[in-house]
This record gives sequence, structure tokens and C-alpha cells, in this order.
Amino acid sequence: MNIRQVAKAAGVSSATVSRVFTGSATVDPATARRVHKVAKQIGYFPNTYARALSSGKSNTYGLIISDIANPFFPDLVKSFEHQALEYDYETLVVDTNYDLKRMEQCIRRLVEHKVDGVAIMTSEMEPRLVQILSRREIPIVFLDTGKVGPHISNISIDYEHGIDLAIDHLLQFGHKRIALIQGPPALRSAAARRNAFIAALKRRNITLPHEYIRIGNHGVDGGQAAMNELLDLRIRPTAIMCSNDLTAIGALNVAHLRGIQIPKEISLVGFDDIQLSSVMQPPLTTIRVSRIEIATRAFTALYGTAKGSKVRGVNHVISTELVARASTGPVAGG
Amino acid sequence: MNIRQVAKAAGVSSATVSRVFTGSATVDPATARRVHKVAKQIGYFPNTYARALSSGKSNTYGLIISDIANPFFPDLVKSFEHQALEYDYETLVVDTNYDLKRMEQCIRRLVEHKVDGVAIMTSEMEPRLVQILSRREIPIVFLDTGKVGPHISNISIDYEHGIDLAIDHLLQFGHKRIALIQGPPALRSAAARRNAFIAALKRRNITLPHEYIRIGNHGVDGGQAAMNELLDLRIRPTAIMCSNDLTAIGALNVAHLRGIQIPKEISLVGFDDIQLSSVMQPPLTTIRVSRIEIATRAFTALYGTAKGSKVRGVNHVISTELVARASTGPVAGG
DNA sequence: CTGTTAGCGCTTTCAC
DNA sequence: GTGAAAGCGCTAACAG
Repeated sequence: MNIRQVAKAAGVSSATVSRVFTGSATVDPATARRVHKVAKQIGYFPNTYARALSSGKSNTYGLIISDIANPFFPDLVKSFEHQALEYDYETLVVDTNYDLKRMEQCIRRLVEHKVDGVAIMTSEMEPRLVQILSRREIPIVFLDTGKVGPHISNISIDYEHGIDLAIDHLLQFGHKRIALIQGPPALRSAAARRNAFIAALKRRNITLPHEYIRIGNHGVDGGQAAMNELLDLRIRPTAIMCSNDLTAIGALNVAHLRGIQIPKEISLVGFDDIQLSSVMQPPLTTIRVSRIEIATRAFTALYGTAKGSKVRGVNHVISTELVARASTGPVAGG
Repeated sequence: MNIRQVAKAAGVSSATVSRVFTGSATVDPATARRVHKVAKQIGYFPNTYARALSSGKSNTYGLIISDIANPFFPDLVKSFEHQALEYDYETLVVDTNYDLKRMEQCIRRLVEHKVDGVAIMTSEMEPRLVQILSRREIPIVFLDTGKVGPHISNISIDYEHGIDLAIDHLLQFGHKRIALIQGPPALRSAAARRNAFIAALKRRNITLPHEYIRIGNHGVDGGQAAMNELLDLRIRPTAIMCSNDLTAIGALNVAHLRGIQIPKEISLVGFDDIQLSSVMQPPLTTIRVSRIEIATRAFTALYGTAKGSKVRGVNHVISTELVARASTGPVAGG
């Protein structure tokens, strides 16, 4: 069941069959139709491996994510794959599980699969591993790294803007005591959010006590733990900004458990706008960053920096917007 | 940067290098070490495509799911991949998006990748498409299809048991008017749940008015719509069983919106026990089915039905259990 | 527009 | 325990 059988049955050479399937050169329409018919008849599918080996192109992009079970990623993966499929590319999704050791395995798998480019959507990354890729001149696109170079593009998210919006929103409600539950410090995107938060408060001359910054892990449990700490403070904040929605969901959960009313007693802001945020009780106010746009940009960056063509990477910035829902409100007694 | 370069640098033949990497035959330990060292030095990774082509084995399994954005699937995918990696298998995950047209594309992609087996975790499926696989004697494992045959295994979920448990739980709370928000009728797993529900009520001589069965779509929005219908009924149910957790989350959301207290006025039961169910307000009572177990069984079924070995498929049944949380309670005024 | 031919990088007998 | 050599199925010049 290979190309030669099709060729024989259609009375042409295997090269012609190949041309029909790759569309690489003009083939007589009648011949092409005959080939297609025969192929369908005997149920022929071209062998990806032979094709990749022979052509030297895998037509596959690697997509590195931290954790497919984190609701931030499925939409991203879906959009990327969708986009890739449009251009006849396969996507090899690998999941590092937030683990640098697994990251190395992932990179190896991608290289072994001769991917034509890699989108690294995790923030945890070692230069040594990047080198494995760049030594082979494999185009890379990062999320939130900021560095652009030969074969290396970047997607930046405009955290500052989103966080400014959120802070202003909170200020309008009269909040002065605003806390932050940040993500893992080692995570670049989490650090960027924290820095933006601190800068935004400073710019507005709002004091930020040290104990108002708590460390979560971008998971529900981290949000729960941090929220408990915040609620145990002698002087509680009246509003809390969370580094992502999962964290906010954890915080919300603890608030319910401890009988704290949201937003009456404390306002809560998330980040990302994952799908479930809108059906929480109360629906979460959050800063939306479009996963679809990230995915599309990532794909485009790779597709545009194909090995042969443009070498120089580009930097895209993705905007953020405030989605005001019901987890924020006027400060109590204000 | 290929096997020959390694061979030359290590002063052996490419066959020996191949043996070192596949572990297919005994190689002198000293030679093996030398080969490994050289390989590391020049950064050699075997080419998957050449390997697959030459050996005729892709060492890849296909995993077909409906929608990676549905919280049911990420855990399943993760477990399957993890398991596969342990046995040195790659997983090619394809997402049908609940669409039969895309299903056909997915199957084609899997065949083109010469996968050694396919786990079909979606319920929507056409016999014609299955044939594409089985004609090539590719082992298949289904979820909830019940049919077992040559190269075809199945994983059944014991819906009856879980639903019996849930109904008894509700009865103990004094509920008599129990409604169902079912999933898409075309979805086998949804139909199985509905049938189990109807059978369980009948067995206990509980009347089930027609209007107490509503149709959702296994998404949040479907749950919302169905819940609205149910709340508009002249005689409302006192308890609602949902075909999955997402549906229950939608129902819960509408309840909040319309000021209905859960579980005081209406008890709510979900199905699946996705991660977020436990942090909803109130935490969802649900029927747990272990995605890890499904994934493990699926992998094992494929691995055990490898092309050469056992031809006959097997049927595994996976148990379910009730997770009683706070969305169920005594019937109002009871 | 189409056939011939030479590999792509690796695995796998078959000898030794 | 190791090397030589023949492909795996396909693509990509190169002629014609």
C-alpha cells in the first residue's frame, strides 16, 4: 500500500503520484484525477515519515506548554493547532509539567521530530536548552521573554496596561488597601505581572505594605493558601489582585469558606479570563488576554521566520483589557 | 549531523551506533560508552522519521478526543501521554471538536503517521471511519462502545453504579421530584447516563415526568439553558442530576442568577468530578470517574494488543463513586 | 507534462 | 561483537 502501487494501478510513475499529492508541479488534470481515484480506491495515504525524510521538511511545529490541565493552555493549543492545520502543518504539543528536567526531554523529542519551529509558551527556560534549538537554526517564538534575535521572535503581553486598568477600576471604587497574590517568582510572566502591579501603585502613590504581597503558584491551592494568609492579617486589604484566574478562584473559595462576602468586604481581580471565570459566584472581574491572539501570533512568527527566509525575529505585543464583572465593588463603608 | 558522522567519529560502523541507540543487540560496553560520548559531543539525536521508516514502527499511539478545552480531557491526555512516555511511545493527540468531518481528517492524520494503535475517547464515531483503521489491523480502544472484536478493545464506565449511588443519596435526603439534564443525545456516553438514570428511577418506582428530562450539550451554556427551563416549570424538581459537571456548573450559575439557593431549594448532582467542581460555591456533589484509570486502561489495552501479539480485544470496566459535597441536601421543608 | 534515478537517515539481515 | 549492504516510501533534480 505505497506510492508505487498507486502509480502502477494508475499507469504512471511514482514521481507523478508524488507530484499529485504534494502539488509541487503541474500535472495533467486528467492524470491527476485518475491518480486520486485509484488512491481512494486502494485507500492510500502518503507516509509522513518517508515524506519528511525525503524532503527534509517535517511540516511540524513544536508547541511547548507548562501544563495542559491549566485552563489557560487548552484554548491556546487549540488555536495554534487550528492555525497550523490551515497551513498544512502538524503540531507536536509537549507538556513540561513545570519541570525543567522534563523540558529537556521535550526539547529532545522536538529535535528528534525535526520540527520546523518551536513555540515556547512556558516561562521557565534554560539558555542551554534554547541553544540546542538555535544551534540547529530552528526558529523559536517565546512568550514574555523580550529577547529577539536571529531566528528568535517574541510575544509580549501588555501587562502594564491591563493592570493599570484594574488598579484604576479599584481606585474608582475607593480602594486604598490593595494586595497582590503573585505567581511563582521564577515564572517570568508572573514576575512581570508583579512588577507591573508594584509600579502601578507607586505611580499613584499608594502604599503597599510588604505583607500585602503573597506568593501563590498559579493554581487554585496556591490561591487558597495565600488568601488565608491575607485574611489572617490584622489589617486586611479591601481589594486583592491575583496573578491569574485560578489563583482568584482559590481566593474566592476561601472567602466563601470563611464567610467573607465578595465583593462587599473584599474585591477580587483575576488575570487571563479563562472560560470558567464568568460562571463563578460572583463572576470574576479579570484582565483578559486573548489566547487566540497569542496562538495566532506565535504561529505567524514561526511561519514567517521559516528556516530559509527571514532570519531576524520579531516582537509582537498583545494588548490586554479589563473585564469588569461582579467580584469587584465599592469599598466597605465607603 | 547523522548516524554516520557519529560512527566515523567513534571509529565504528553506523550499524553499531544504531545498535547502541536501539539497544537491539549486545554491543561491547566500552564501544557503547564511546559512541554515547561522541554522540553527546556533537549533539546527535536520532531522526524519528528515518527510524520509523526503516523499522516500520512509529512508536506512536493516536489519541482522539472531542475537545481539549473540555476539562474532562486534559487530565486524560496527560495521563495517557505520561504512561506512553514510560514505554517510549509518543502520543499524537487529535481533537475532533465534536465534528465528524474533522474526525475523518484526524483519522487520516493518524494513518499517515502510521500510529501503532488508536484510543478513541470520543463517543461520536462512524463505522466507516473505524474501518479505515481496522482494515490496516491497527489496534483500537474505545470508550463506552461496548463492542469488542479483533484488534478492538473497549473501556466501559459503570454509569449504573454511580447513578444508583447518586439517586440513593438523593432519596435519603427525601427527594422525590428528580430531574435530569442530559447530554447530547447523539453522544453515546450521554445516552448511557440518561438510560441509567431512567432505569434507576423506574427500579425505585419514582415517577419521572417528561418535562423533567432536559437536553443540554455537556457545556456550561447548555446547563444554563436547561436550568432555566426547569426553573420555569410550574412544579419544580427538588433535585437535578446533570450529565456532567460542566452542565451542573451552568445550572448552578443560573440558580445564583435567579436567586435560587443550592442546595436549600434544589439539590444538584454532577458527573465526572473535574477539578473545579470542588471549588464551586457550593462545592459540587458529583459522581467521580477516574480519568487516570481510563487513560491507563486505554494505554494498556493498546500496548497489549500490539499488532503482532494478541489480536482479540478486551473489555475493561471502570468503576464510579459518589463524591458527596455541598450541592445536595435535604428537600426543602422536608 | 512525465519518467528515471539517486538519495534522505536509519534499521536489519547476513556474513564474519 | 561488528561491518557491509540492501532497502523503508517518498521527493527532487534532471532529462526528455
